[in-house]
Amino acid sequence: MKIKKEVTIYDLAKELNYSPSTISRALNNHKSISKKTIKLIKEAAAGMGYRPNNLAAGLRNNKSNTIGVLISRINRPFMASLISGIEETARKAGYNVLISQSNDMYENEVSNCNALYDSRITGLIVSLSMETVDMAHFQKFIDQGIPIVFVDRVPDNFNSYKVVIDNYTAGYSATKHLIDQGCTRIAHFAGAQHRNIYEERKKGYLDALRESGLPIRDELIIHFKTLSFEEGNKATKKLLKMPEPPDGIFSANDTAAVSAIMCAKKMGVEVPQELAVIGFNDDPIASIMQPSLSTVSHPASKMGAISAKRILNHSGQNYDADLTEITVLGTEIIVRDSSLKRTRMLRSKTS
Amino acid sequence: MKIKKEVTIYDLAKELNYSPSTISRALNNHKSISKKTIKLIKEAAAGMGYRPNNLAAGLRNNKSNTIGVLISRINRPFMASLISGIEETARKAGYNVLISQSNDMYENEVSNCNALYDSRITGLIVSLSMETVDMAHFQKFIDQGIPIVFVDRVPDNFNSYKVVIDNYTAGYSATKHLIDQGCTRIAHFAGAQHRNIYEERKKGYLDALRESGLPIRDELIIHFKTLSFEEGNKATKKLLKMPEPPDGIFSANDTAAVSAIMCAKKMGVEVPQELAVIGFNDDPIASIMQPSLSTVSHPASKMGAISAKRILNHSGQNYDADLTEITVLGTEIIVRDSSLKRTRMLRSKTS
DNA sequence: TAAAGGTACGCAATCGATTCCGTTGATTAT
DNA sequence: ATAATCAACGGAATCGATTGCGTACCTTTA
Repeated sequence: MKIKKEVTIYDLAKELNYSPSTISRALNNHKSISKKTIKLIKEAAAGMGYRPNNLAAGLRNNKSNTIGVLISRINRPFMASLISGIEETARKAGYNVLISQSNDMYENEVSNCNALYDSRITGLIVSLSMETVDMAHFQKFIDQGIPIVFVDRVPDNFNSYKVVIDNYTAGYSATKHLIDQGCTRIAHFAGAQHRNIYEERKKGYLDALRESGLPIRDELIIHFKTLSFEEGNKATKKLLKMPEPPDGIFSANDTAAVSAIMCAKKMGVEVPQELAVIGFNDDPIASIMQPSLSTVSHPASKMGAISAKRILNHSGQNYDADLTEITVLGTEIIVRDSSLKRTRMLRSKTS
Repeated sequence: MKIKKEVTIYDLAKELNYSPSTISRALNNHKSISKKTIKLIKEAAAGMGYRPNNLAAGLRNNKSNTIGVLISRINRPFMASLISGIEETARKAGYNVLISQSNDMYENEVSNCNALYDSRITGLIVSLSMETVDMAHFQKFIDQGIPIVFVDRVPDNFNSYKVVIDNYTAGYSATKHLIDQGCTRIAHFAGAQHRNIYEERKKGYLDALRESGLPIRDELIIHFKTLSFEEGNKATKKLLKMPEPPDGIFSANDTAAVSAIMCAKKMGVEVPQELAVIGFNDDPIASIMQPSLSTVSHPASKMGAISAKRILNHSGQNYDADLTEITVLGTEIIVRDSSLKRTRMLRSKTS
């Protein structure tokens, strides 16, 4: 297979009897080039199949019009939506998106971080791995003035842009909702407590209980490692076998909540009558399963878009100037069947 | 914020009294550099915080150790898994992954294609948009010897690497399964017929009917545009209101299948007793919903991994040499509750 | 011991786009 | 009429890594 010679600005220069400088300026709409010349050059460029070489431009400018994304896993509904939001916003501004997943391992996060750095990305968007505690691998970006936006799973000992939801309020509201439904023994599926999103959700849970005068029972608070389906299954089985089982569960994610509901069904415990459940994330599954899962909705795609705008804004594009350092987005309690004790008679199509 | 000067191979050269050539060769383990020197240089590089500049290397080599991915949408379970598989494989080989989504629009596909080309990617992995018919925008990659791997939604008028599943057999088997369950009036939710994956699935459906001596009824074959939830809802409603409604549905994706089940429930039609349903993709939702959805499983992540290996292999890495031009992967019929008429009494926990 | 071979490195061009300084000719101001 | 201004463009260095060719020195062989 023969490889066609690529067309460069030098080829254009020779063809049109201009200098490469003029070609470059024309293609970038530089003001010191006449409109006529610009039009001429652009048409010739298109005609000859010229395509800019981002590597060359990037080398010269020491940046690549590329946003790097560093997350735990792509194939999770929240993450996929987040990336989608990032990509859409970046693309509109002419930026590319480099992705990498850590699989929640610190070591991978570090090496991916380096790989993205080596590509001279314009900015970095990060959702921390479960394991990450030390933040040293991010320092080199700061040293180079490369903006970092932490999303969702953010550090609290590192100063940078952050885009988060109000996890405390969300946790509080979710728990309050269960209390309003008449639950008095509410369990909590808590995530890893060194990730502050889970810490905040738990705090909200605790405060809601306190405020309502309900006792806090340690045996009803289960600390998960990954909030997986399997973990949820185990935890639920254990809870429901207790002499005084819980009558409600607030899970820090939907996956574990779903497993709880399915486990309860298997054990003959009726949801929501005997056990009300509310999850977190509003995964697609939540609205489809039976009973449909009450949950807290995350504006994932929007968070991605905002994060991307942060990067673009930082590079002086002033894309959306009224963004603050830390962006806190609101959440929404989505009430579905899995938590509806009180109004059950009115809407339940289950059982 | 002051920006630290980056360390280059020239800085290392000056510091260690070697030439830049030697530094470069040492860092790349070139054989003409002594082990001692390599060790010395690498240690100094690490100590001084040297980080390679991919842009410079890429410019020189005219490629960027980056795999470009061009898909319709990221936040679909299949696509997310596909990307995940690509990323994992690419990362292991030291490659980065650039993503872009077309949102199923031809125009976006073309411009994203150009953007990826401009970044001098090593190879391109594509799942075509619903709209795409003309393939001219891919030609420039071929002209430059840049490999393209089409995945899942592939063209049939363009010669390149392809990674697909056996859609015909899958469609045949899915339909046959419904027939085996005693269905005689089987409807088909068909995807856009200019995308051959949907064409093949339909062919399989038709042949299964023919082979079993069942009549083909055009009114039971619904052609969808996007196989969305809404479309599925409408189609199901229409079907179930027919004087002789179908007793089975083979849907070309899970989303529409789910909508069919939910619509049937609402209309008081029992699944699977009165209407057996089988979908396609094995989305996470399939195993969770009630009744659980029978479906055809796609090895999405594996398809991504294979596609990535194609690219790596093409660049002379000989990563996995026994891959053929077109890779056809098998599928699996996952039988769950939504299609189980015959053995219902034995396993159903529903109703 | 002289020729041959090998080891370990250096020189300088190269990749393509950008940009700081000019320069030229034309127009305007005084 | 002459200086000053300006529009429109060109020259050449620059970004950092790679690599073909060349060279100095050392070892081996006949």
